Amino acid sequence: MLIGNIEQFKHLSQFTTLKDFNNHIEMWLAEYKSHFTKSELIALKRLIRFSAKVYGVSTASINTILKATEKDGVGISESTFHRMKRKAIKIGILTVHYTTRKNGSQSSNVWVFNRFTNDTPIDSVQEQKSQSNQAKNDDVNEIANDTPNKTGNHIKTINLNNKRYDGSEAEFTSSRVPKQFVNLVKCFYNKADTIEELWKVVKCATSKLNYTVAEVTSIATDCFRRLIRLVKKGRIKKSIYACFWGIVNKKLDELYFEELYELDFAM
DNA sequence: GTTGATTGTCCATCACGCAT
DNA sequence: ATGCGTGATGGACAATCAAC
Repeated sequence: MLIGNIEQFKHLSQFTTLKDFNNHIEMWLAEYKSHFTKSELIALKRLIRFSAKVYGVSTASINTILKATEKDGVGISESTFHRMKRKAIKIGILTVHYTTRKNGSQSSNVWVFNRFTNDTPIDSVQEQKSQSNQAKNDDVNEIANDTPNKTGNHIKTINLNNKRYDGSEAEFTSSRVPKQFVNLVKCFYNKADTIEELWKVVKCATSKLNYTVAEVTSIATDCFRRLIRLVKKGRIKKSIYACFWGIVNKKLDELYFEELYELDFAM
């Protein structure tokens, strides 16, 4: 299969229709347009146009995209494209799957647009630094292997910590997380890793305390409701996890003082 | 005119194939 | 053996532009 054959990467698409893709792009831009400069937006929009055939996926090389912007009469430099790419990855709009040929040399990227979510973990999406490091990465997700392209090369993609696109919907949440907590959280955050991360906060905060699983679950759900109230008020500026950590610890303090008070009262 | 943000150019690097 | 091509990465630095 040709490396440029976009059909090969159809399974990476997270959108059902072009309209669906456009809607999510609109939402991303409405939220994060201000993070990009004028030229960066040109680069992003050109890449979006290249991602229409397979909704939200493109295999266009950077050079192709740059040439296309030139044809549009608004040429931008490669550096600007890279700056846009870094920002888009950091925000979570975009995931880049790097491809290599069978011989190990680098080939063009596969650009995958993500669905819009409110819990975009700005700091959690890390960009891969170098191709040489990728080769050492154990998390190699081979696709279309043994499918030579026109030059006789094989291609494989290397998954760069891609937690956004790995099918991690709520139903894939670890069984260690109580169903009651999953059912509540998934109404707001439908990603398994988000749910597990929130549960990890609770487990960490209560690890040295003698609470039963039922009690911890009750604390977790209560704290999560507080978290959502803050989210809706727009009071969370940075990370929901940091905020959740604060809420859980505050709740544990309250419980501790309640117990102390009850003990005092009983004496 | 100064300042800060934005943009573009240039360079080094990777890991291989291929031509000389 | 050497140099070039491919398609990517990132950083330094200079030029340009807009706001004050």
